[in-house]
Amino acid sequence: MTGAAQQAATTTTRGTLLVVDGHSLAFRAFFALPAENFSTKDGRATNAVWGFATMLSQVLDSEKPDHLAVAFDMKGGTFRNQMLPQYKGTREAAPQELLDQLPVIQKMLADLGVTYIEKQGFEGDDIIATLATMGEQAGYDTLVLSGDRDAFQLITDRVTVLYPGHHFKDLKHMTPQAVEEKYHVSPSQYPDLAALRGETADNIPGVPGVGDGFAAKWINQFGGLESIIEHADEIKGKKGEALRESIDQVRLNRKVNALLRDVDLGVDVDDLTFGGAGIDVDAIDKLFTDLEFGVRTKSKVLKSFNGGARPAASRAAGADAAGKEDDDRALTLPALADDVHDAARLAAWLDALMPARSGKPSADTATASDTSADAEDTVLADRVRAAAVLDVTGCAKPGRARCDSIALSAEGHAAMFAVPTADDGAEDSGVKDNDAAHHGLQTILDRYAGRIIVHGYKEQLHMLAAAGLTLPEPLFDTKLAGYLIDPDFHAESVEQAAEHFLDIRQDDDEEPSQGQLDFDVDDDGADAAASQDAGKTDESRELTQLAMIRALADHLAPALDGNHQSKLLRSIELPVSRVLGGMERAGASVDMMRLTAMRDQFATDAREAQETAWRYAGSRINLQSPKQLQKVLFEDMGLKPTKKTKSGSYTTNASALQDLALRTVDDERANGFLTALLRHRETNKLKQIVQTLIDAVNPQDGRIHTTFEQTVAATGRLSSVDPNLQNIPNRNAEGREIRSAFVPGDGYESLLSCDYSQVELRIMADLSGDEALIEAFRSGADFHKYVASLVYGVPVEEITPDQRTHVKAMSYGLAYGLSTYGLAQQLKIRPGEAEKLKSQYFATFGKVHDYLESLVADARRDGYTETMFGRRRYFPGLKSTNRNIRDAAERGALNAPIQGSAADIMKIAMVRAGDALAKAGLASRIILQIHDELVVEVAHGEAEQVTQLVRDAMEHAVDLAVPLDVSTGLGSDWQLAAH
DNA sequence: GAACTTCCGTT
DNA sequence: GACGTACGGAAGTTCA
Repeated sequence: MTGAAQQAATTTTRGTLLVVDGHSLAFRAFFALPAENFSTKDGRATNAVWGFATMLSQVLDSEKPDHLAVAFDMKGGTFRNQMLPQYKGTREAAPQELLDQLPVIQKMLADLGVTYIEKQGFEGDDIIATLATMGEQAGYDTLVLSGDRDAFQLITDRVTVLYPGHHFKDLKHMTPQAVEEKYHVSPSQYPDLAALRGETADNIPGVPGVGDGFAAKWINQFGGLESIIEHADEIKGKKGEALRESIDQVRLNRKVNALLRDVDLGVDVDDLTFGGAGIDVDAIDKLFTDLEFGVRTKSKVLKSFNGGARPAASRAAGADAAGKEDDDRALTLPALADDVHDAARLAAWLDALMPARSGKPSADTATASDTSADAEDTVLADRVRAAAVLDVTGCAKPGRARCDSIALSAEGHAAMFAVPTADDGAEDSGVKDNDAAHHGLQTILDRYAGRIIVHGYKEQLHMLAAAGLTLPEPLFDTKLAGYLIDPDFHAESVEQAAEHFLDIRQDDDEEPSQGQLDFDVDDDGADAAASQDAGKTDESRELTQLAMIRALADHLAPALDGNHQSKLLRSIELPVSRVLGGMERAGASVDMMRLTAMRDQFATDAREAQETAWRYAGSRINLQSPKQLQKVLFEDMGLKPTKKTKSGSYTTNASALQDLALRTVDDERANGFLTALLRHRETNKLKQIVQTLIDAVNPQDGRIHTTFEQTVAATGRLSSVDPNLQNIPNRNAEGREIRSAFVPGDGYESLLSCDYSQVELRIMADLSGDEALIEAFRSGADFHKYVASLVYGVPVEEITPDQRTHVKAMSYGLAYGLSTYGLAQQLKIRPGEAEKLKSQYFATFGKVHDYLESLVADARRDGYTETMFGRRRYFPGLKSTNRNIRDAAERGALNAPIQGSAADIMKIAMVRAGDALAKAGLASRIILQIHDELVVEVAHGEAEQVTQLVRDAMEHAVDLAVPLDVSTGLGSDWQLAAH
């Protein structure tokens, strides 16, 4: 939540000015961080400096100001002390340890190119007030970072105070509304309120017994401090008496807390830039080294202060077309109708709002079967506008799904009802009513499916299924659509999606999910505003949810149309959601006995390896602690200056350990330790994998129900979580054994595994149009041997195993942007040889080379890559001046369209296979997808037919210049089904 | 306790 | 000076 963004909506601005109360921040840092943990070896405390730097970094990151100034108090009194001798008595008593750090903070700011200001005779607060006033007048949105509430008097529509809460992180954006809400007075009246109440932090007494509440009441009653004093006699009771006795004090308070706004600072707001070229990197380097700050601190701080270069986030690509004013509209909540709490009325209600369309009657369950693709392409936005929003709440976890409530909105009206907790026991008295309601709801879902918008079809499907309902394919899914528009953005909630795509933000107080209410650290007591969220009803939350989905749909549908991605949504993503839902609900059956036996075996192996390692090491170190390993290996054993490193320390990863082992063949102890360590790593990992599987088994049905994430992988692939069933070991025999625990469940006889051979290479052959590569695939020969014979110019029969391996690695490396260095490393050959292999390869397949280059070139031109089916991925990194970032982006741009096209094809195949199995009335079902492999649980007697259908579905998912080759295997467990 | 790091499993 | 994509997840360590 950036206050800047909030304000940018209404008025034009010259930018954002951040004014920081230096003392306030330093104080906070000092007292928040224990000095013991933050001091140099020679005993200087650095906690305030460190905290100041990181806290300010955080604010820069979240608020992204483009101008910055820090104000400090100066030693020696101000006019305030003369008026009020005890003024800020508590602050003057700042510990020396903190005072010593202030000059260091100032030096740091100077090195970071930040203007800091202090002026004899004035407080930081006056400087801040002056700067804020100047900023506002110069047309800046101004943010004041201060823990001093006196700053609240500065707040206007264009001046926001960032006020730290309990944790510094949750800064409150104090706007006029926020002040009003919390104190019930306007910002300009706040000093009156503070004068009455006093300020214990500053050692300023107020009217005894009077807090914010009474102060506000009086101010609102009489208009302001002066008229309160005028009418002091009218105030009855103890408080009135106290007031009358404190009038002098209060007057004085008011004089003292008024901030000066016209101090002559001798600066121009426009000059208050920071960071960038103004950073003296060497000086910072020196300073941070002296303070013994880590590299992480340094890079974080430098990055934040480097500001400026912030790529305008790849906001919805269709935004240009949509027009800006549309984006900043406020959320309009639908009105909740309260007389549609049964299915019949709901049907009538919907019918009134959304009359059945002429021409196309109810049978409009429009899915992929809609062949008028082009027509649909341009028209989706219109259809979305006329559709209803459905939102089901509950739990969507497959295997544990639950349905709590169902809400619908259409044409600005909403209806919502709670689903009675399903008595999963047998019958009960209400069955008949439930049946009727159930039937009515299903009828509505069936009838309106093609005109319904949801956020997360698959999740909605699971929840409705728990209530015995089936949701046919909806018209639109804002979660999937958002993913297609910006696949690199991960929204975890509708709120986040709305914030990202629409610049719509809910009230600041209603932070999405994170239930933690943040209480301010007010010295003086309880405020009434504590239970804001508690007051929110489920209904109002749900109305907001519906409105956000509505707004998202209205924004995303035209954006998809504009990108020509509507078909991708309607004929790939939405249908595959349904298939995935089925897979998740089905789950994978496992042999528990087998799993536990394996777990125990791996545990024994790991323990043995651990004992051995401990014996060699001479101490019982934690073998899973990289830190302890580093110590043992590189210090105690004094051995081996390891070559690999990442972020400072020496790596202890497997390949490094293997290297070390090779180089220590003469050193019995080191070698023995390394070997045992590697063995422990291996077996312990396997144990852990098996244990995770055991823990994931649903006791209800003895099956593992993973969740396939459809909107996570930026390339278009699926991912699998909770547990991840896409990374079950397969590379070596020992690990692969785990697959034998995946078995057909009751009523099924075998597992079928079907996988695409070299899909990515085939896609490259098709997209590049390289005749040689196309021919290699069409020939049907051993592909890698064939290619090797072309590359090396020798007959196929003379190709050595080494040659085949090398060419194979080269082929696969292509799509990853593999460097010759990497290739050499992988094949353990000299870089020169790798270089030669690469040039020979490209000489043989020239068009492949051209194609790969064109991918990057196009991405650089367009800003994004596209798969065969129009799935996009944006690569802002291609324009980075940072080599590493740019190189990584180039590899991504190379890989994304290829990996993504493969993902598209597999998704199409899954829909085809799922439909084919259903259409044939078979009980067999797809249960897993591992990127290029499908696992099918085959029912009795269906093996042959299922194999046929799935193979066909996969082979003919798309028509390429080369055949799609699918290999299949059948077996009584997953391992045996491998081929 | 959250957030980050390191390591490692898959395609 | 780094050097193959895309992920999920466990365990240790550090932060606040």
